[in-house]
Amino acid sequence: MDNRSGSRSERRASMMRQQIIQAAAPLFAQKGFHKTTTKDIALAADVSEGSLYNYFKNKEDILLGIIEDVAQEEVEKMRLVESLSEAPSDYLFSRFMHQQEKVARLNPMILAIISELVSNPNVRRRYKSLFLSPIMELLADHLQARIDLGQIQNYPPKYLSRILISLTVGIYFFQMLEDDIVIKEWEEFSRTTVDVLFEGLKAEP
Amino acid sequence: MDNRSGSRSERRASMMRQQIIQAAAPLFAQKGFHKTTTKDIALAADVSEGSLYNYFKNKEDILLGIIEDVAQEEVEKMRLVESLSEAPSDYLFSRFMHQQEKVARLNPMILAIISELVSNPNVRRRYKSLFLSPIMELLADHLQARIDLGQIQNYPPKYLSRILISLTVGIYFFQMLEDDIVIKEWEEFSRTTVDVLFEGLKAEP
Amino acid sequence: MDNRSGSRSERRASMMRQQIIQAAAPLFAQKGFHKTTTKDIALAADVSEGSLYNYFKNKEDILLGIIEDVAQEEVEKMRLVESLSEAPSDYLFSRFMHQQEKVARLNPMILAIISELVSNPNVRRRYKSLFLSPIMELLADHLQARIDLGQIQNYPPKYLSRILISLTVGIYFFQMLEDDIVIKEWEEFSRTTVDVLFEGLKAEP
Amino acid sequence: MDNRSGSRSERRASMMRQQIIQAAAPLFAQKGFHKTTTKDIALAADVSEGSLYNYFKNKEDILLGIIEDVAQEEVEKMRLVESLSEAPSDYLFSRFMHQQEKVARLNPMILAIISELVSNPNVRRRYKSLFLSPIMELLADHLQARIDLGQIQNYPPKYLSRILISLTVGIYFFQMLEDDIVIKEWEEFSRTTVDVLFEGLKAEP
DNA sequence: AATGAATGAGGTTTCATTCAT
DNA sequence: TATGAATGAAACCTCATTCAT
Repeated sequence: MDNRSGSRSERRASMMRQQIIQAAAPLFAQKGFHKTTTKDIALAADVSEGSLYNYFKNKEDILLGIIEDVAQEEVEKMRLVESLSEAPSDYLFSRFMHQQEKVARLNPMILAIISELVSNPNVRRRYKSLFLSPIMELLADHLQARIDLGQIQNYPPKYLSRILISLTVGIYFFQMLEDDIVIKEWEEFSRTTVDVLFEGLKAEP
Repeated sequence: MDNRSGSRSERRASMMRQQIIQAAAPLFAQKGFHKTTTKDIALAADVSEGSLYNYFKNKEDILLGIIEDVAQEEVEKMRLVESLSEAPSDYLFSRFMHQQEKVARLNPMILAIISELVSNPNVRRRYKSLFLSPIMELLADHLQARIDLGQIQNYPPKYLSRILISLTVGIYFFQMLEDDIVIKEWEEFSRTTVDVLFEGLKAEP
Repeated sequence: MDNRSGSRSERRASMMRQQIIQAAAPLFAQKGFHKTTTKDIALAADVSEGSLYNYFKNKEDILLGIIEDVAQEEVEKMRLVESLSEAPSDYLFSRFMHQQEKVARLNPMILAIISELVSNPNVRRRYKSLFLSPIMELLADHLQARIDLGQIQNYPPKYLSRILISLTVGIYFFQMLEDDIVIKEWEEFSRTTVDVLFEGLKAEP
Repeated sequence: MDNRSGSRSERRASMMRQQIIQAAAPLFAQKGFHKTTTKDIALAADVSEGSLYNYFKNKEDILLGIIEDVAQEEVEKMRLVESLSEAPSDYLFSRFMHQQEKVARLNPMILAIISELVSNPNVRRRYKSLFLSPIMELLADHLQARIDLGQIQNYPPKYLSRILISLTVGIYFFQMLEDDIVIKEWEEFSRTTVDVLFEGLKAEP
């Protein structure tokens, strides 16, 4: 991960891990974890199949490595969004939505991870601890701050954050299914979502 | 599917398909499609491995068969919810949420399907045409009716239905991850979600 | 085989055997014995797979049945050729060649049989006793008669018959390989063969 | 094939292919292609079943590899026979016959190939292009030379070569059928064949 | 006598992982 | 440390044959 610290050999090893991860991620994203062979990965990473096992315990371990990477990256991005803390809340939600849409579009790896969550407890554990929990915590903190500022109503942040994550997962879901509405009419869909979130569905009296 | 019509042998065949599907579904749900072997399925269905292939073209075809079944079942349930058309809208959304939660709890098969969506175009096609599209259509029709009655605001139903589906997928997602909040505090989470949907997040002026 | 004798049920059985054989032969000819499934045969014969086993011990037995049939038929034809015993010898050889070419063209079953000879001793035995030996005997007798008449030279008929059979097998061989020369220039090829047989290759002094 | 050139690993790979081919050929020859299992081959070649697939795409590819090998070998031998170009023609035909008889006796693989020709177009193509066509070309060239020298009559070589090939195929055929005459009285049979070829059957006037 | 569903042995092939070089 | 050939377990699937109806 961090390839600036440690001895030279440690740095080298870290770079190799990166090289493998960078090669494996798009493969997993395209073909799924199970349909990607170690040979595919070795070829794409330009190393031998045997070498994979010098840097990762096994194929699953590569996926876990990817999760770590993606998690770090995404949590970082989330932190940046959060830093816009003076902006009005609706602008912020809009930012959040667009951020997630971009992720779904550019980082299909996340889908491959989600797809493995179902049947793989290790992946589940790792995903929760490195990815979901940190992000939900950031979200909840942020929402609490907004509540404290009186910008949004006083709902328990732990529920609100889960609602937001659900909307995010929904974006991934529709992207994966190549849903024309969510993809081609993204701007309107996104705006509607933010509006509903802020104004509610209830008809004005 | 329909095992009351057709000749005796057709009925028998239909029952065998059911028997196999009933056996395969929980396996796929627990272990995922790829980690479930045809041997597992045959054992669970109490037939020989060879017999599987008298009723299904191949392993994937069993999954497609399951999708058909689950889809029919769920679309049916959705129709029932919809029939409560005189109830106030918020009650209805509440019903919808609870319905979905029950599904997520009792029908983990859906997750296994979703997990295969990522890497399997056939599954994707079948899921969209038999499951997602019909349900979204029902939802959209229903929402339009509510809009016409002046019960909810005039947002495009095609976007609203996708927001609701996202919330549903979110439920599956958190169920799968064994998220303590969504599972153990389901009542409160559900109520909050419906409230947010109806009233919006925006602080009262 | 003989469906005019025996009790009614025996006649029926004999007809069923014929029906199956008639259906199986072209399949074996096209796809080969191993790539033809009993299901294929049952379908083509318009009987159930199970019924095949009421008339034949197993799949191999169907092939053996076909051999019997084809053998009978071909030996019969050979007898007819032989009956033209007053004709000049070269005309007769020409007839023989054309007869064999027609067989090769219309009865590709023989190739399927030959192809199984290699690996199947039962087929080999049956083919020899019902097909090859009778035909070689007829040939040899005939050749002996010609020799006695002073029409052809006094070579041992047992060798001559084998030379003729070799030429026949060659025809099958080139037909199977879709050899343009033997197929499209059949007339010339055939004439040349007969000429060589009669006149010899040796340059005139 | 050529295991003296290329890098060390290429040489190694080439030797392994040879090892597998050497093991598979007699099996195919004895039991036929279809009744020989990959397990049989692996056992005989003293490698694991999996390893077969490091050197051959699939089982058929092993057969194709064998064809290549046998073809090369036989074409080479044919070239040697041809080089005896000063010998009298009848001696040469005699050599040709004996050469083919030896092949039939020692290289039963050819029969297994022929047996697959019937039902397998790939085998057919490969056999024609690598085996039959080159040999027939050599034969035809040689015969033309003899004609030019005035040693044999002026028949079209393309027909003569096919007659000779037919006689060859006949030898394989009778060897396979364990024909007592051709096998035990080979010398006489062979001499008779050459005599008939040269002198013709026609009774001297 | 006819059926065709059920069987299960066995076939080919794939692939994650190991290990000698 | 890097390699990639070798492995072998195990997966999916086919199909000749049987047998209850």
